Amino acid sequence: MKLLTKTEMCVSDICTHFNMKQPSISHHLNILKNAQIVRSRKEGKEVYYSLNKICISDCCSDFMGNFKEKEK
Amino acid sequence: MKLLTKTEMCVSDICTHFNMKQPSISHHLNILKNAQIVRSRKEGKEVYYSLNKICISDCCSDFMGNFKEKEK
DNA sequence: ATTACACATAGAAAGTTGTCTATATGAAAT
DNA sequence: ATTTCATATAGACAACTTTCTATGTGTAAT
Repeated sequence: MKLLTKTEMCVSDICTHFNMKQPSISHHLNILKNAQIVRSRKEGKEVYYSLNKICISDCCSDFMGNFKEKEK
Repeated sequence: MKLLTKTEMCVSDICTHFNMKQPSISHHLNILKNAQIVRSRKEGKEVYYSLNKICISDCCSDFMGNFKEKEK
């Protein structure tokens, strides 16, 4: 997730970064995509993944809301 | 975590709530304590656990910071 | 001192997740 | 049409997590 904060990346670039095999990375990306944390865009042979920042931000705000001190 | 937002609770109360055995609950609480997500307070035979709300809130803010859109 | 209670710790078993290899699919280049 | 390349899918295996039972430890009540 953090890797994608700066720019979108294609699968093989992400593989290189983590030094992991391509199917492992695809698997993780698929999970993140199902959770709507990332989006994907196909361009020729490559698939570019990018962060859905709004989703993360909203989700995190909601979560944090549970732990706010109550105002009196 | 959410259960403890309203009030501190002792181990056996938490067990009842989740319908899980006491050692399982103790195990989870120990993990949360190591992560400084909860604190504990001993009172007679009971141990009361409470949320460390500041920790959660700070941690979540930090996390969210990674995903803010850059201002130009 | 003994017993009862609340919780912690240890260790085993089952369930889940993460990684890999092998293979399939689909696009681009020849 | 064939080949090559980037990615996806399937399935196996190992690592990690979650839960349990059994047992240990410390406090309170008798």
